[in-house]
Amino acid sequence: MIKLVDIAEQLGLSRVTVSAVLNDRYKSLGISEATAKRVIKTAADMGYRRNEMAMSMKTGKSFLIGCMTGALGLEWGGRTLEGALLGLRDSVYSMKVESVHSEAENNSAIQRFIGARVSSIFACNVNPTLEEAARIKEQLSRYKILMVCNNCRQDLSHLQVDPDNFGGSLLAVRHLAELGHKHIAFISGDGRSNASLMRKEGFLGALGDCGLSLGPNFLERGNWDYTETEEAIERLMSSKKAPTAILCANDEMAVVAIRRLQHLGYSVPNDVSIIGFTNERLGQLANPALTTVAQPEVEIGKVAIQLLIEKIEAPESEKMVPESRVLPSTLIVRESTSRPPKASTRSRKRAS
Amino acid sequence: MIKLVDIAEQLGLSRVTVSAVLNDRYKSLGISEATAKRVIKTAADMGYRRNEMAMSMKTGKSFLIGCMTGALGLEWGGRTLEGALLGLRDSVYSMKVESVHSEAENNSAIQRFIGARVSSIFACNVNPTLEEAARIKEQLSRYKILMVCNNCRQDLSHLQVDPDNFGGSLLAVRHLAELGHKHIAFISGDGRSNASLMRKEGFLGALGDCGLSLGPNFLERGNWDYTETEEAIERLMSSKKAPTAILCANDEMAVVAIRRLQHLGYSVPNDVSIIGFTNERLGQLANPALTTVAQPEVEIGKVAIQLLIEKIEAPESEKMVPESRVLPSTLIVRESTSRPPKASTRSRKRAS
DNA sequence: CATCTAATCTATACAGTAAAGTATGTAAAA
DNA sequence: TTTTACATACTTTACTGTATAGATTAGATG
Repeated sequence: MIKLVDIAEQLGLSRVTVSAVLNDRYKSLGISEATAKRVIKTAADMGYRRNEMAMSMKTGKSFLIGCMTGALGLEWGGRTLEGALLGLRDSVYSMKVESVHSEAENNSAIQRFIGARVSSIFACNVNPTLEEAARIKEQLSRYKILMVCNNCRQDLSHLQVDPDNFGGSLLAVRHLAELGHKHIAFISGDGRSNASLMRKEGFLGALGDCGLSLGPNFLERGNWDYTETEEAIERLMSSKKAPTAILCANDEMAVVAIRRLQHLGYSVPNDVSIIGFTNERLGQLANPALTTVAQPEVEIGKVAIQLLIEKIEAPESEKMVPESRVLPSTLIVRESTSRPPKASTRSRKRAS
Repeated sequence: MIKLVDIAEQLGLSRVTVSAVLNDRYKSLGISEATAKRVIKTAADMGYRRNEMAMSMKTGKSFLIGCMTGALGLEWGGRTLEGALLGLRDSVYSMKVESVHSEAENNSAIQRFIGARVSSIFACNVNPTLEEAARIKEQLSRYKILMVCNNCRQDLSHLQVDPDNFGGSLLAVRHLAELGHKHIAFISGDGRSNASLMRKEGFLGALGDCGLSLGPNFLERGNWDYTETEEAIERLMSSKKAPTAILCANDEMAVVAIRRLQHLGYSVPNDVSIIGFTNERLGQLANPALTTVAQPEVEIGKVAIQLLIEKIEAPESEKMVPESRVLPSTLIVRESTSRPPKASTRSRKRAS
C-alpha cells in the first residue's frame, strides 16, 4: 500500500510537502505550483489513497460512526439502515455496522465501537428497555460518545429521530371516521415496542378527537404474530358488537387480519375496513390492496445520521444537548377501506 | 478516552508493561503476577479499551472488511447483510458498510474502502457488468484487497458464494412435473441479473431433465416489474396453448401473477400453478400461499465473510486463489401448486 | 551585510506493539 | 575468587502513516 513517503522519495521531497499539497494547504505553506502539480500527478499515478487510520490517530478525530441495528431482515429495517448510509454520502464519515438481537449483543457491539473509537452511535431499530437504555447512555457519556435512536422511548435524554406514530394513527382513524366508521378496533404489536405503544396511544387519542368511543375489548394484542393476530380477529368478530374497521400496528398483521376475515366469510372492505402501518410490499400486493400509514424510514435513517454529524461538529457546549425530531407519517389509501356496511346487511357467512 | 500511558502512569509502569499484560503476553516477558493483577484491575476500573486504529497502524493489519451492498430495502437484501454481520461475530474483524446503486457509487465505495485500509471487500448483492467487475478486480488486486461476491457471474476469478439458482429451478420444475404438468412457462427478471439468468438456465435445463419441451413463447420477461409481469401473464394466457404452470424468477412477480390470473378469472392453483423464488413474507401471506424456492441468503452472507476471513488468514501463496461455493436451495410447497386441470374443464372465466 | 521571502525540511505527536536493552541478583563453571 | 550464564522484572527505542508548529536553506533585495 503506497504512502506519503513513497511519493516524497520518488520526487525527492519530504512527506510534509506532499501532505500539504494533497490536503490543499500548500499555498499557505508557500509551496510552488510546479511542485504541487508534480506531487498531485505522482500521487495519482502511484494510486495513493491516504490512510484514514493514520489521519485519525494524528488528528484525534475518528470520522467513524457505529451503527447497531435490529430488524435487518425486514423491509423497514433495511430501509432505515439504507437511509443512514445515504445520510453519510458525501461526508467524510463512514459507518461500522453490527447487527444486534439481544441486550448482550447490544453490549458487545458497544464495546467494539468504543474500541474502534467511533465518534457516535446510531441505535437503529434497537428497542432497549428503559433500564438498558439508561445504562447504555451512562456508559457512552463516560466516553463522550453521542448516540441517536429511532424507535425509542421519548423520555430519554439522547438524540432521537422518530416517525410520527401518534399522528399516523390519527390520520388512519380520521380517514375511517370520515368514511362513517364508528366502531374501530386496534390490534397492537409487541408490548415492549415503542412504535406499537405510540400507535396505540395515537389511536386512543384519535378516537377522542373524532368524537368516537372505544368499544368493549376493542384493544387487542397481536404481538406481531400471525397466530395471535388471527385469534385477536376471531375474538373481535365474535363479540356482540363487532368493529366495522380495524387498525393494525403493522402491515403484516393487517394482511393476516384480511386473510382471516375472508376465511371467516367477511368481505374486506365491505364488511370490515382494515388499515396497516409501514407500507410494505406485502400490503401493496394483498387482495384487497392494503390501506396503510407510511412512515419515512429512509428519511429517518438519513436525518439520524445528519443530526449526529451536526452534533459531532457542533461546539463542545452544544454537543451533548439532547434533541429530538419527529418526521410526519402519511396515509396511503388503497382498497382495504370503504364505508361501513349498513347494520342490516352485515352478516357472518361461512367460508366457501 | 483513556489510553495505555494513563494506566502506566497511575501505576508507575511503562506502557509496554501494561500492553504486555493486557495482551496476555506478560509471562514470556517475565512480568510478575502481582503487577499483572494490578494492571488488569486498574484497566478495568478506568474503563480502558484499546484503540484498534493504533493497533492496526502498528501491526499493519486492519481487521476491517468493507461491504458494499445493494437491495437493502428488500427482505433478501437485508438478510444477506444480516448473514454477513453474523459471520463476523466472535471474530476480531469488523465491517464498514456502504450502500450502492450504480457503477459510480461502487467506485466511490471502493475508494473509501481503500482509504480505510480494509483487508477485503464483500460485494453484497451488487450486480456489476462483466466489464465493471473486471475493472474492480484489477484495481483491487493492485492493492492486494480480496473480494467476495454473491449474485455474480460465475466466470470471474474472485471469491464467490452463491445460492444454487440452477438447482432451485430444477426443484421447482420437478415438483410441477411430478404433479403432472407438461406446459410450464417461465417469467424472468431483469436481463442483467445473474440470479434471474441462472434461474432461467436452470428452468430450461430442468425441462430437458424431466422430458418436457418448451412451449412457444413460454419464456416471458417480467423485469421484476408489476406492470410488465401482468402483461407477460396476459400474453401467456391468451395464447392458444396456455401454460398450466408458471415459474417466476421471484416471489414478487409470482404474487403479481397470482393476482392477475385471479383477476382474469383463473383459479390458482386449480387452473394454473405458480412458483416463486426467494421465500419472502409476501408469498407466505398471499392467497393462495405461494409455493417458492427458498434460498439461504443469511447463510450466503455468513459463508461469504467466513471465506473471506479464511483467505485473509491463509498463507500468502493461497491468498489470491479464487474459490467458489454454492449453497443449496430448497422448495417450500404451499398452496399455489396442484395438479393441472383436465384439458376439458379448463376455461377462461370473467372476473367477478 | 542584514533582512526578507519563497520553498522546503525537521522534529514531534498520536496509541499502540515488537525487539532489543538494562539493572539486579543468583548460581554454576573456570 | 572471578567469570560466565541466566532469570527476573522491567524499560528504552524504534516504528506504523499522517499532520502541524517551528526550523532551515537559498536566493533576492535594500
